[in-house]
Amino acid sequence: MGRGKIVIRRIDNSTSRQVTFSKRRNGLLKKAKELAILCDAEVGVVIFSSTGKLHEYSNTSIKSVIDRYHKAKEEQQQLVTSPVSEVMFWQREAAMLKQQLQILQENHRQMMGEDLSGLSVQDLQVTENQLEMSLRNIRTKKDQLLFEEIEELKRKGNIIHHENVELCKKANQIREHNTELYKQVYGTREADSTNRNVFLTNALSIRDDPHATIHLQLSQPDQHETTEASLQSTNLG
Amino acid sequence: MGRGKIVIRRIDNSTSRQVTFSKRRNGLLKKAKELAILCDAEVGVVIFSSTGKLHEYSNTSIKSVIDRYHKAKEEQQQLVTSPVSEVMFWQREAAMLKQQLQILQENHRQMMGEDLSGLSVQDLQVTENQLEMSLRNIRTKKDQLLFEEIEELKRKGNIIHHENVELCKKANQIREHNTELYKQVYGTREADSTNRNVFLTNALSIRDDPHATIHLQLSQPDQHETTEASLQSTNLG
DNA sequence: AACTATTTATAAGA
DNA sequence: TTCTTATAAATAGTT
Repeated sequence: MGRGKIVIRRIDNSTSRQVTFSKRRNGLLKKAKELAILCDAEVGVVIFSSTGKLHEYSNTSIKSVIDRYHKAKEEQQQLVTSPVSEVMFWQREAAMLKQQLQILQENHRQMMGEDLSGLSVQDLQVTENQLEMSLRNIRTKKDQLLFEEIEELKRKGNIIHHENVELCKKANQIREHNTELYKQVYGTREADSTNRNVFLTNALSIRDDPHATIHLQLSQPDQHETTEASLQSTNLG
Repeated sequence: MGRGKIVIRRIDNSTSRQVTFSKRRNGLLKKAKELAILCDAEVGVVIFSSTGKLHEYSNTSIKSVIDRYHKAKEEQQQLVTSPVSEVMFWQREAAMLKQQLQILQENHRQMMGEDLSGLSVQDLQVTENQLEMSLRNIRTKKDQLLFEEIEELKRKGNIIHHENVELCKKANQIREHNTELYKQVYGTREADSTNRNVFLTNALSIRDDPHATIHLQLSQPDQHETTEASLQSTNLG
């Protein structure tokens, strides 16, 4: 795969050997990655260049690969029992958890609508029913949360409104008091003065309902577009 | 580098995943060999297939590579991290897996519409969208399966129909032949006999289309009853 | 580091 | 699994 065919033999020229090493090392690591992803495998690659430099790749970790390697080798060599050491216990624990994880991951993928191959119509129906129930639960919960938010806002609004009413009363009392003081100081002869403070003449008031016009519409009826249209009525003739 | 371009993503179909694994594993090991020879490097490759089977390559030996790897790593970091005993390793491994499992279980419960406490409206919306997409996928797949079943039945039906037509022709030929024989034996004087075998007088026939009246309705439009009615329009006043 | 003519790997199909 | 073949990808030699 190049300008010319080569034989697989040590490259004598040091420079081209290093260049080729760099290119092919990248190629090898890329291939290793792809294999791990495509085929869901655990892969570890360790390379020491001729100059002694270390290069490595693993989709998990080299340590994990090495440990698993040793374990696999042990099993290959001796099927004989070892006493139940603490190591064994944790190994089993990890193996069990890994298995649970895989099952759950598979289930999760199917719930997400991926990897549906190998499922029967009945399986699919079960999953579909689960998803529909989940959707109903989700929507109910969402509506409930929104409703609670609204209730909270209404409550806060009422408190503020009440506070405003109280403030308004107090302010009016002060205004009336001021009017009394004003009269005591100036009498009634300047009652039509344009210079008078508006707060002394205009009683404060607030709207009776601060949010009477707020309307909310929740849970818009969505269209639930599905594949219902397809295959609606299939004539076998 | 094949009949078509592919994206590097886990292959869902188990069979093709295994086939691809086999091919690409061979490719990777070949490349590793070539790199080692061409560039005078020490290479080790360890692969665990998704079924847990071990595959390995090294131009020296995996043990040598691992030893050299450990040595190089020690040099890289002079025992900075903890002296990981084997027990510790598996404890950590188990803890990590347990954590992953919990996260996935939590996610799964939420996907199933359980344990929705602690989720914001936005979280719920995201989950709702995921579920809707999953439902579409599921329904599409189901319809596809049903459609395939129908196609299969139609094909079988056509074959049987065709066989019937052929049988009918043969039977009629035999009937005509028998009529001839009958004439030769009895002449035409008993042509109106009520005793004659019906098979000699009535030609066999079959309906032209054996299943013209079969109709199927797939993917019933469901109601998607939710809580849409509730909270439809909430007046805060 | 790019380029590109070739070789090689491999996806899809039997 | 193995074979075939069209096509994608890697890379040897060159600039």
